[in-house]
Amino acid sequence: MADASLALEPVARVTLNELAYARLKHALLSGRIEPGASLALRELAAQLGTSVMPVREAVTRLSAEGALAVLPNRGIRVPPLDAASAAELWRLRELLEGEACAEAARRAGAEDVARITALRDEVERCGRAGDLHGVLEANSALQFAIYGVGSGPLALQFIEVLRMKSVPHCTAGIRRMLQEHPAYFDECWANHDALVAAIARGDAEAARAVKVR
Amino acid sequence: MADASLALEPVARVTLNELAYARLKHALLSGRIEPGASLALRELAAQLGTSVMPVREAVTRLSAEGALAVLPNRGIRVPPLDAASAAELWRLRELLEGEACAEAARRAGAEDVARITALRDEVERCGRAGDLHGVLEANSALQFAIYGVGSGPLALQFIEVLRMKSVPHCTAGIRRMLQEHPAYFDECWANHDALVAAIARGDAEAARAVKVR
DNA sequence: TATATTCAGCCGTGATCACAGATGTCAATC
DNA sequence: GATTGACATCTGTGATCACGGCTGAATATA
Repeated sequence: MADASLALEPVARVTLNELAYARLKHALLSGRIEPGASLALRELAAQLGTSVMPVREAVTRLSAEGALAVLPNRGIRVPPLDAASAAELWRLRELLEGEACAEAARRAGAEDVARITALRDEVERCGRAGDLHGVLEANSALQFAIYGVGSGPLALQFIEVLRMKSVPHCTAGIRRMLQEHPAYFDECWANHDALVAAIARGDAEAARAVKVR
Repeated sequence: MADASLALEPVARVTLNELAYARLKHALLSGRIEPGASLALRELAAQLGTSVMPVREAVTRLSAEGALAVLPNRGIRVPPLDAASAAELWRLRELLEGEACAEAARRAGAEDVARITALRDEVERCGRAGDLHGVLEANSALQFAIYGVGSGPLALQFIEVLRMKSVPHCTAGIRRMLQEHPAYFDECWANHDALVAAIARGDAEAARAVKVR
C-alpha cells in the first residue's frame, strides 16, 4: 500500500458550468451587463467556446437567484426592479452587509486593516480618474475584503446574490454621476473612510451604521 | 382591436425543471431526504417521469444553494455540515428569521393572527400524535405563514435556502426526541405560544427574541 | 397608403447520445 | 487464504438534435 502521508491537495475539478457561472457572475458584479441588454444561450456559448449546455445551467442558476430572467422564447435579460423589490433589496443589503461590517470590526487584525486601507485607496484612485469599470471592480473587492474578515462563506454568498441583483441597476446612475457631478463622490470617500476607521478601532456598531454602496 | 381591459392573469408557464426543483425542495424541507442517502439523476428522472434534463438543472440549482452536493461520478447527497458551517447557518437563521418575525409583529392584522394561531395548533396536534412528518410539514407552514406577513419574496427565498440546508440534519434528532422524550416538545409549544402572543400584541423585539425552530 | 397576414429565423426547453471517471465484484495469482 | 488485477456497471458532464412558440420583416390585401 502506498504511503498516504503526502497530504496532497486534490486537483480542483472545475466543471464548465461552474466556469460559465463564475464568468457571468463577474460580468454582473462589475456592471458589464446592462438591464436593457438581451443575451442568448447560443451566443454566450460561442463566446465561451463551449456548447449551450454549461451556459444553460449557469443561467438557470442565476435566474434562480434572480440575477437574470429567462424570457420563455425571447432571450435572457437582467430582470426589471420594481419599487417594492428594490426597497426589500436595500433593506436586506443593509441588514446583511451591516452585520458583516460589524463582525469585521470585532475581528479585524492589523494586517486586515492594512489590506482594507490599501483597497480603499484603490477605489478612490479609480474614482478620481473617472474610471467607472475600475471603481465598480475595486469597490467590490474592497467590500468583499471587509466582509471576508468576519463572515463565513454562506453570508458572503447571500451578499453576492444581493449585489448581483442591484449592481446592474446602479451602474448607469453611477456612470452619469461620475461624469457630471464627480464632487458627489467625495461623500462616498468620506463614508469609506468612516467605515475603515470604525473597523480599525473595533467599533462594531459604528461600522454597521455606515452606509457604503 | 380587442378590448384590453379584462386584465387577465397570464397563464403560468411552469417548466419541468422548475417543477423538479419544487419537488426536491419540498422533499428537503419536509425532512424526506436524509444526509446519508444517495440519489442519482437518472433515478430521480424516472420517478418524475421525465428525462434527466430537468432534474439536472434542478439539482444544479440546489447544489449552488448548498442544499445538495454533487459528487463527481458518485451520485448526489445532502452535504455534511461541519461545526463552523452549522454555527454560521444558525447565526444567519436567527438574523433573518428574527428580523422576519419582528416585521411580522409590526404588521400582522387580526386575520393574520387567526391564521397563524390555527397553524400553531396544527403543529402541536401533530406533535402530540407523534407524527414526525406532520410536525415538520406543519411547522414549516407555520413559520412561512409568519414570515410571509412582513417579509418580501427575496427574504423568504433566503430563509428557504437556510432551512433546506439545516432541516435534513435536524430530522433524525427530532425523530429520536419525539419517540424518546416527547415531554421535551412542551418547551417548543411554549415558544410557539410566546411568538404568536408577541405577534398578536405587536411586540417586534419580543418576537425577534423568541427562538423557534 | 395603411392595415392585416404570412413566413422565415431565432429562442429556450427537453430528449438522447457519447464519454471519462469512480466503484465494487469476481477471478486469477502468490 | 489474502491480495491484486481486470472488467462490467453506474455515475455526472457535455454535445447535439428536435420541437413548439415568439418576433419581426416582407408581402398581400383593401
